[in-house]
Amino acid sequence: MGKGITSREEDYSQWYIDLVKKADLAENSDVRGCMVIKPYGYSIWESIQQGLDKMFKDTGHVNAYFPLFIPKSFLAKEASHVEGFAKECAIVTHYRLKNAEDGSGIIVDPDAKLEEELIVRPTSETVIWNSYKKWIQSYRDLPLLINQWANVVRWEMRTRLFLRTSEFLWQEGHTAHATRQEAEKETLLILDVYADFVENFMGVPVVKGKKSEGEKFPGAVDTYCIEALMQDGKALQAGTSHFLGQNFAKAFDVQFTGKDGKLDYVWGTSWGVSTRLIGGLIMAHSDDEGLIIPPKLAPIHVVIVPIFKSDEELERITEKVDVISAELRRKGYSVKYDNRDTHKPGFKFAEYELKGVPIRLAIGARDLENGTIEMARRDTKEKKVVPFDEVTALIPPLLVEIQANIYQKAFKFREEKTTKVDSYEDFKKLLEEKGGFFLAHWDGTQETEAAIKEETKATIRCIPLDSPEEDGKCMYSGKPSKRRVLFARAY
RNA sequence: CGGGGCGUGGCGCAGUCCGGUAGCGUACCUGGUUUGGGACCAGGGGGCCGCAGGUUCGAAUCCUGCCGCCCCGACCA
Repeated sequence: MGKGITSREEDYSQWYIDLVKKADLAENSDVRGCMVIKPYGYSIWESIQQGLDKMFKDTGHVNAYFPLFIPKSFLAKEASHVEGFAKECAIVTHYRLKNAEDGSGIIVDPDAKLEEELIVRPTSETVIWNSYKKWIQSYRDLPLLINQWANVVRWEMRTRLFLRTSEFLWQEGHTAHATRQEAEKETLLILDVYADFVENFMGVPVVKGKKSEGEKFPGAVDTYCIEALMQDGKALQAGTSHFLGQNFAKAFDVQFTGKDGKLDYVWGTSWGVSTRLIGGLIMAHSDDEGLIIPPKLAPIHVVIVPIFKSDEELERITEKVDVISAELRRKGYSVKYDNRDTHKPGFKFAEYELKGVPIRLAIGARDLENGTIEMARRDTKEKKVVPFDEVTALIPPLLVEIQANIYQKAFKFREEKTTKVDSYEDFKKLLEEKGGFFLAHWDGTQETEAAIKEETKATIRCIPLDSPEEDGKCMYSGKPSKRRVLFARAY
């Protein structure tokens, strides 16, 4: 086990916190509920942004930016929406500070009260639809396919680094369409983009599905999601895509004239993923030695550690290393040469394992003599000595293999942890003993869903899109059911 | 917001019951020896003990109030 890292077996959530802090991804800020994302962690977020941003652009979306502040009246326009967020909003009430008369410090100037309070956005549907009203007159203005990268604030009672913080970073897409079909298609298109990204970049397999009435986004007609399974058997919602129907168009009076000259409300979607993905990435792959980051998101692909006894030896090693790092960089890989003489090689090995660098090369005097270099992969811990001249050719396919292996491992784990159950007794028993995903029949009522949640803490993660029609009986009520839904305890 | 725990050099902790002016590990700095899986030796710097009152000759320690953090629950991406 890594030094100072709690093992997963001993305490999974402490293990997670240890990794985030020790691998230098993030730390708790002195600002309650907020985190500082450190350079190494932010670099992962930048890779996520780059990957997703390209996919959004490739599917016709463009980026824009809307205000952080939302007038209270905007939020109030869509009833279920306000209700959904009311309990966790930060509110700006004043716009000026002043020195206290008694010299006790700086106070809020009571004379500088805002006429209308501003809400720090918990999400931007309302400000954005307020703009869309001005932008949309005709079917020719549609569709409107806009995304924004932003921060949002939800006043959380209990926070966990990356998984739940009061302020977090995300992207939120907001689109407007002329027809219901088109908006529904967009909702599912984005769901596919998310699933593609999470599986192929993050190496985390997901279940695509639809949320139950009880779990959907306030203000949406339908909420779709991708659900991932963490190593402790709990589910993590990794992304959501909402079909908003005409709810926001009606709330903000966004109408357009169709080809037929008739006036109609616009159809909308919204969708988002957040820095929470980083939490999922950690919990899906990493081990007791530290992070395991898939190559496609790794801030550093290859780290090179020289093993030397003298300056002269280091110079000879550096000369050789410069050749391969230049070549790897030319091919587009991120390479770090750690030639510090203040730490021993063993220390560096442990450090880069902790940080999840996919490939480590080590080269010393022995290798110089033999024309070799040691190549180690983080995911399997496998080490082998290879000819120096071949190493740059070996790395690209190895990175591909590591990416694939990480996914395969997570996929296999999910398969093993996905259980079909037909009785409530089995469900409760296996939920405790085994954890993971459960496919079970449900009568479709909110009452049953709530009762199961109350009794077991497990929720319906989604109604999987690919689940086949199958006659069965609800495991709780015994009423007829047409298909199985996905249950799990969740983050 | 309810229940529990904790605030002491950067980090992790001991000392608090039983008051006497702060210690350990680690990290840090300097010098030397080391370097193929988290080096060693020697020397050195750093803390008004969460904050504010009170008791006392004297408070990290006792009393009162406040603040913050962590864990468990309810709510949530």
